Amino acid sequence: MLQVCQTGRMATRTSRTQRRAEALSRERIIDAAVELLDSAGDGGLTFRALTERLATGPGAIYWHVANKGELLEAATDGVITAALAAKPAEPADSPQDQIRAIALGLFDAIDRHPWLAPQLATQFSRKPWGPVTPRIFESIGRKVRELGVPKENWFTATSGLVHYILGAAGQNAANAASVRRLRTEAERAEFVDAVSKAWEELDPEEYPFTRAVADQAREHDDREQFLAGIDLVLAGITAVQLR
Amino acid sequence: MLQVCQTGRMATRTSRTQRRAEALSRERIIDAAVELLDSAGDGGLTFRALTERLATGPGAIYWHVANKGELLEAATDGVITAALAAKPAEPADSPQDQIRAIALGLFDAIDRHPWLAPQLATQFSRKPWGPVTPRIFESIGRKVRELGVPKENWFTATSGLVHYILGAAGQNAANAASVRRLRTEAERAEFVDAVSKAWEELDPEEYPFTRAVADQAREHDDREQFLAGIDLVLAGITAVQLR
DNA sequence: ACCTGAACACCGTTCAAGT
DNA sequence: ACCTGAACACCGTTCAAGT
Repeated sequence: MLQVCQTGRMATRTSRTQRRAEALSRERIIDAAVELLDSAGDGGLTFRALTERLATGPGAIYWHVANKGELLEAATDGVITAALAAKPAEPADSPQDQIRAIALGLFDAIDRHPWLAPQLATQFSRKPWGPVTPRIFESIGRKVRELGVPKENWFTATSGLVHYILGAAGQNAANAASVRRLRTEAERAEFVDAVSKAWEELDPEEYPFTRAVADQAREHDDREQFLAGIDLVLAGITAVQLR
Repeated sequence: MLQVCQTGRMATRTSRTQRRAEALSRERIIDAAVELLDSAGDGGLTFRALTERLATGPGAIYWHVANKGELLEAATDGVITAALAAKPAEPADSPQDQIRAIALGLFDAIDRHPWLAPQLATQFSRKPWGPVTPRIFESIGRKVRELGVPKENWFTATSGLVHYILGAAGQNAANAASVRRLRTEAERAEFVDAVSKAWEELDPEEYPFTRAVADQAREHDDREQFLAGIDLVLAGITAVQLR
């Protein structure tokens, strides 16, 4: 904690006046916010921590950014935009494969930035007119159109995919990130078992299904499982189309 | 704001000592928390507001509840449990219809308590070993089993449904709740158009698909659209099964 | 135009003290 | 065992003042 703050301060302090005249900008602030969120988690983004890292006062930040909500929004938007801009594997791929590629890109982004999961949920439900929702919707929707889905099903098919992707990526990736953070092999194995163990210890009368499925939850590979879900929704889109 | 606090205080103040000796309990605290969240939104749950409404000090609350996180968890769990306990329409219904009924129950719960949406996302991604995740998973999973899905697909099928339900319900219901809160017919119509209008005003070069779909987003009925998505995932489950 | 930093109102949580 | 309420550390935000 202390270490992080000190390094940040030293890194931006080398020469005082000159470097700062051009240093502080909306972009620099957003970058620092993302770094803070990545290293210290959801509660790590603080105006105190931000001012320390950028070697300014809160007033300076408020000159470039309206408030904390806008900052969080901009951080989310930046990371998602970068994730969506990553090149698709092959332009000649089938639309299905391109959808899988976009989905995996979002999966990995949430994996690297676990704070994205609740943030995306908030923005999707509270601010669908913000920049993030249309960006994701558009990139998936284009591929849905290429799939040959009839126009009246575009909206349903696209939001089905988007909801699944964000929901599943959020759940799986946050788990994976927690696992990765653990040091020893033993710690890691312990955590991987934790969820399915907790599920196996549920009341057999109340939770027969969840218990029966607990071993599947343990053995599955996160990415593989995620893609299986994508294929499920894709199959549904095709099936509904044929009716 | 002032109004809310004062009413709350007066309501719990009628007779002072006697009523309180048995009044304060974990359950009463959780109920008060839900009321606060419902009436004042996500930021409305405060230990200050809670103490005022319950006519106690913060220490008394901390005797029954570990911290704010636990309180939020308990509030979420209570509301979700109630939503899942609602009777299914007809026991003779097909598994598909029963899944639709459960899904609509969750949809309506999120509709009545919009703060559930980000809260569920957080609990699904951060605390899948908590009580809420297995509860939802179990009730959907049982019906998936009744659908005749082979065991190796149980996990994929169930999490596909659950992710879609929570994602779509969160988005649609929060919007609907905002709409309902508006007073005049004009205000309401304005809000309903707001999202699709914002989407129609997007850059035609960057957002051709989203723009093309904006009118569908405006005209759709929320519940109908939600059920169409459920059917999409159900169709996928059936289709994958047949392969 | 851009930045400083003290100050404000408010938050979750603790804890010695009471009953 | 259960409750009180003052106190603590910390938060987002403002604003008069500087350059």
